[in-house]
Amino acid sequence: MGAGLDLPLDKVLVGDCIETLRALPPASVHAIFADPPYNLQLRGELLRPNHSRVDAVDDEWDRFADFATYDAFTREWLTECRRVLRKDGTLWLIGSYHNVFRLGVALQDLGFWILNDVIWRKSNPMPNFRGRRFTNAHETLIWAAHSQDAKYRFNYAAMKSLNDDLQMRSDWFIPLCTGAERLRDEAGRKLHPTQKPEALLHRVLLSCTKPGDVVLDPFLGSGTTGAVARRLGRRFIGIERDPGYAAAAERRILSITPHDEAALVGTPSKREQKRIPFGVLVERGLIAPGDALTDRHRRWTATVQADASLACGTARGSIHAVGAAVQEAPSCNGWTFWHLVQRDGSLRLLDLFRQELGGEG
Amino acid sequence: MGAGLDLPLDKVLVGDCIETLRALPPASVHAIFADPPYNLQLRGELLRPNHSRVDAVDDEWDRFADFATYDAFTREWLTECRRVLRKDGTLWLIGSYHNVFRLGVALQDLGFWILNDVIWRKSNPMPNFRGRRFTNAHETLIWAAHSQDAKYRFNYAAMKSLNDDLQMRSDWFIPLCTGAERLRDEAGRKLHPTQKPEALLHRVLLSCTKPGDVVLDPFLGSGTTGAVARRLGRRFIGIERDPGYAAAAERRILSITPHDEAALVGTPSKREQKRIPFGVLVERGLIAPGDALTDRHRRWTATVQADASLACGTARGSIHAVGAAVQEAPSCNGWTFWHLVQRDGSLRLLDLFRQELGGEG
DNA sequence: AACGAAAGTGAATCACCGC
DNA sequence: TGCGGTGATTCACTTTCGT
Repeated sequence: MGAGLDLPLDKVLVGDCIETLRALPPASVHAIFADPPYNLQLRGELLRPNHSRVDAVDDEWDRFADFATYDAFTREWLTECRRVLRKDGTLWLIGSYHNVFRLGVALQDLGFWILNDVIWRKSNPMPNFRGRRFTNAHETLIWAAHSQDAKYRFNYAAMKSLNDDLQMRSDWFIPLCTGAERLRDEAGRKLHPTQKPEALLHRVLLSCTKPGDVVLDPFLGSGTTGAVARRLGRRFIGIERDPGYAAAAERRILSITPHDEAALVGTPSKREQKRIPFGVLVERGLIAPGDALTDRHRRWTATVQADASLACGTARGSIHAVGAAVQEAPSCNGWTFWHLVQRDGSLRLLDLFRQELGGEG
Repeated sequence: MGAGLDLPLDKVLVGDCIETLRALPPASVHAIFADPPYNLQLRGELLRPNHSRVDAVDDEWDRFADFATYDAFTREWLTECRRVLRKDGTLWLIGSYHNVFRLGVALQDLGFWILNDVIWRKSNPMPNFRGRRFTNAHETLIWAAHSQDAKYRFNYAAMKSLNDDLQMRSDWFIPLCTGAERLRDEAGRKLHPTQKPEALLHRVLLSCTKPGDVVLDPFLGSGTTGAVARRLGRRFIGIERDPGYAAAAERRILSITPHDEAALVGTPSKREQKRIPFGVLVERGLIAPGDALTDRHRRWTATVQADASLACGTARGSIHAVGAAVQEAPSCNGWTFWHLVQRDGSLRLLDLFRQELGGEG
């Protein structure tokens, strides 16, 4: 589909997040990253859904009003995010213990399906000065799909590759945004109080989008999401209420040089690779009818037929079906089970023949 | 005050958690640790790559009709906990992304004051077998005071001493409960599906109680809370609905020999060794996608991808895998094989970048 | 007895395409 | 839409088995 025809791509939209979201077309973005305000002191700016002002009576009522107002605000912008998100898209939230529980419940109540919570472990957190609590050394991200049965993209191989060929875990160790990466004004003061590190967004966007996808950030702030999206060859839409932040973010993002396209290909997952039927190996003569296949331990031997089926004892069928039959297993990946017995008696995994052909395009 | 005069101390009370809590006097316990059902909402069975079945938590006690039912249950037992908790006491909850957001919101709505969320990082979590999500490698604890202005106990010095004289952080690295610590029946099957490690409770109880304090666990299960409380010289009250679990927990707790009061030494939790994946260098910008790597003799050149994999001819994979492939060697240490080709054409060994980052550990 | 290989296991919301 | 076939997918640690 012609995603993006009506979308204000690669721009920072200055305005109220909910109103601006309402102007975007439905099911139009592949991923959303949201770092909403969580300082409940901002409640003065928040209104009830009916736009009445919150009127504090006593402590008990005040506390309830605070959370209720925050919850109403959260559900309003999350509802719009869900409308704008494609059915196969995913959404990320980040928060601390002050607000992240409210965010998670709102997500679940609105029909999002949580896929993971992810812990950003800070290598250099601020110490606890008064010694009255544990050092608050992490923030929590929530990753969610549009709904329970929605398909979604998870670049498993890319994440595994980022982590030295081990599955990426749900706890990420990443430093705070400091030093040259931190935006500052002329006086050297930090421009934005909660600028997120680019390394965090690098991992987020690499995990769930592909080049060309559209990434939305409804609370753009200093623009980290846009900067990393641009560097990784993704399109973005940023929404920011504060004109000063919006201008700084736009300057920052435009100064980014995207990576070479060739460097963005990364590790294709096996699911995405072109499917090569076993028959092609026989047609091309890499495997000949009559050749013997065996498993790693040479426990079973099968003979290749001219139609690329296998024969092993009385079992007949595909490399997968016969592999499953001899092992008495419910299923089997024949590609990684069977080996060709070569002329010199050594074994070569079928999957290696397939990889050779895959290189042809 | 004469805490404990009316309390059923150092016993396991068999019964419904809410009813049993209602029979306890108000403001009578110093700390509560609660490990409620997680409401996992599992569908169908999950097979490992070797076709064996994952032994999931599908017990009746973990099934709820919907979130509203779970929320109502949660608020009911938390309300009783708050009544039973002393004004200067604190409460710990543990959960996963399935339920922990509901727990946190219930806490806040009932007037508890969250002090920290704490991440239990598992050293040996179960992998994600289908490659569809991040490895779920942690659980979340919430630590809360009775109310916003309540005094509470935090044994700052003890926690600091447990952590090599650095402030204890909010992320804890502790192994699963396995091996000899795991309770088993005669057939060798685990007695309880979710037995928590004693190291976790050791840290929890040491952080917020003193010897002689009363610790309550409304979902005692296998009895870890009672066992650690007894070993640390704390009194306890356990509530457990299942008579089988309750009996096993009581046996377990009675078999514990309390520590000498003098010998309340630190947790022997294994220290985490530093392991820096190559991907971290890419995320942090020390190596950029598109950069060229070469070996010492400049025989082979590879290009870095955004996911930190290498591309060299048709070979793709980790720095180790591609290093091995080009040399046609069975293995290769990519850190000491590949060099970055720097702007001026000179080479810099990857391992030197890693050593720079290593200091952060 | 010692050593190495193989099997077992842990709170899990764990495919997808084509007909 | 439902069904069937293809084929993708695991880390750290403990225990047991075999030589």
